[in-house]
Amino acid sequence: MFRIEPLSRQPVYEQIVEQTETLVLTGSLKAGDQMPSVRSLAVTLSINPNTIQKAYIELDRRGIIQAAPGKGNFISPAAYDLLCQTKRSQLDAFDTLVRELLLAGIEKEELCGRLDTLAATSLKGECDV
Amino acid sequence: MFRIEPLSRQPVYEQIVEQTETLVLTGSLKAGDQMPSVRSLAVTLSINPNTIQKAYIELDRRGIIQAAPGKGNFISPAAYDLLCQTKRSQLDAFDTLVRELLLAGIEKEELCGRLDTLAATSLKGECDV
Amino acid sequence: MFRIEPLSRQPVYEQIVEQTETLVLTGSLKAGDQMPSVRSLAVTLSINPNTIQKAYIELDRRGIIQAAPGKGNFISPAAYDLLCQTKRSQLDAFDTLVRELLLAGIEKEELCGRLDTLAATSLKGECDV
Amino acid sequence: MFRIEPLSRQPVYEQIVEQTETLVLTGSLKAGDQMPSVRSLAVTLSINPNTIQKAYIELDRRGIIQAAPGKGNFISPAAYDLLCQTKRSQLDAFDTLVRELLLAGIEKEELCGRLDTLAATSLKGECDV
DNA sequence: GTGGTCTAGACCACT
DNA sequence: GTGGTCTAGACCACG
Repeated sequence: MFRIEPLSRQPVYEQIVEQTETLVLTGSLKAGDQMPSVRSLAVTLSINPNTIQKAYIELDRRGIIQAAPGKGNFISPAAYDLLCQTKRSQLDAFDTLVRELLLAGIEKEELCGRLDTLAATSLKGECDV
Repeated sequence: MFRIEPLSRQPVYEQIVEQTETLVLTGSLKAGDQMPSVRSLAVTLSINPNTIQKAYIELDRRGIIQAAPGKGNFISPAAYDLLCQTKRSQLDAFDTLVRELLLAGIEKEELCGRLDTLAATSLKGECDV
Repeated sequence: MFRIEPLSRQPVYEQIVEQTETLVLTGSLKAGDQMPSVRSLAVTLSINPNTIQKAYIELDRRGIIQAAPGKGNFISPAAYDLLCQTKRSQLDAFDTLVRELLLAGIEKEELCGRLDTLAATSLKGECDV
Repeated sequence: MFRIEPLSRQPVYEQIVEQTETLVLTGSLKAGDQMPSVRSLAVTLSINPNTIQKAYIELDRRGIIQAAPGKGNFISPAAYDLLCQTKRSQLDAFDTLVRELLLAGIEKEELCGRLDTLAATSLKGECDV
């Protein structure tokens, strides 16, 4: 379910947060789904429970999951919509990145080409429906 | 010349490095130009000289500037080309970002539109040549 | 009769205790009234019977209800008076809250206004008597 | 500066958060002021540094302080305004509490009286100016 | 067994 | 010396 790289510069707890968000965006995790318990996930990933806990607290803070003490952590009903909104605000990041790439002499056409490829790949499943 | 945010999460020395690189890419700094001295820049920005020094060392390590002991630090002849190559490796970041945005339900068309706008804006000067 | 939010930070059994007390204060539950049986309430609210039991034990401890083994749980004769006394001790909470609100720049007049409105609303039924 | 009660039901880190906010509201801490370092405060209060850290993270999340790694934690420029806004949303809590107190038979007049007293006390300094 | 909190002690990047 | 992160292990309230 998760793939952690302990040696990465990115904190482990952040990796868990991001991957959880991606799982929600891809539909692998849906509203109401129960997350693995803090302890079980700690064992599975060979990570300290506190690190998992920190990731879950952050996810809760963002409204992605809801903690029910004594029961577990569950994907929030609004999780998917929240992420869509949040990601929308990342269009700024897109602009900044593109501007830099263009300044570095990368052709607009190349970026468009990549965009087409990615769109085709990402939406394959969606189109079949 | 530089705009430093001391409270930012990004280390001050990294801000200097990045902004210098951007200045090179935009053409504000050209091969042979002299960088401000460590001490003068430290005074100007109200920053510890060690921090400036660390930034210059990093820029030197990357081949963006060259230190001429006793004279100063100068933009390397190959600076612009080096940066173009480096930025090329950021195409991975572009792919990742685009993939996330598409997952978040943002239309391919919108991204293409933005790309066009940015390209038109960024290349205005270039077209005159 | 009860509205339980399982995902709330407040323990379920505490929610039952508080809502029972409120029902007594509003007059919905009067001395001698029989409470729902542990098992029936557990089914109705889709909650573990142990949780209901814990709530009833707490209510009994506070003197709000009295258990009649084999018969059921009944609102104690002194329930209403007890609650009035208890709530009196919440005047401290009132003081603390008001102090904070004033510090936050909220006008005394606004608080007085709200107080008047609430008094008018809450006591409507009482005046008819 | 802080008064911690380790045996309280309220987590230690929350006590620190709340007391910091109060200090901002009362004007004891102003924008730009430096908070005690994580370690020094830990020693002063005989508390584990991680607990202080957790409190500071929460304060940072709320926008009350800003962390500058390697430098310290500083009161955010917007801290005071943020708290005023936040506290404003606590008017709901005021309404709820007052409603309960009225239900418990406490006279409106008594609450008004207390309100007057508190207002006189809190604003003493302000009036002198 | 679950999450929430705390302690003790460690390493790292940064100033 | 500062904050940021992580580990190891403990206790509590809750269901």
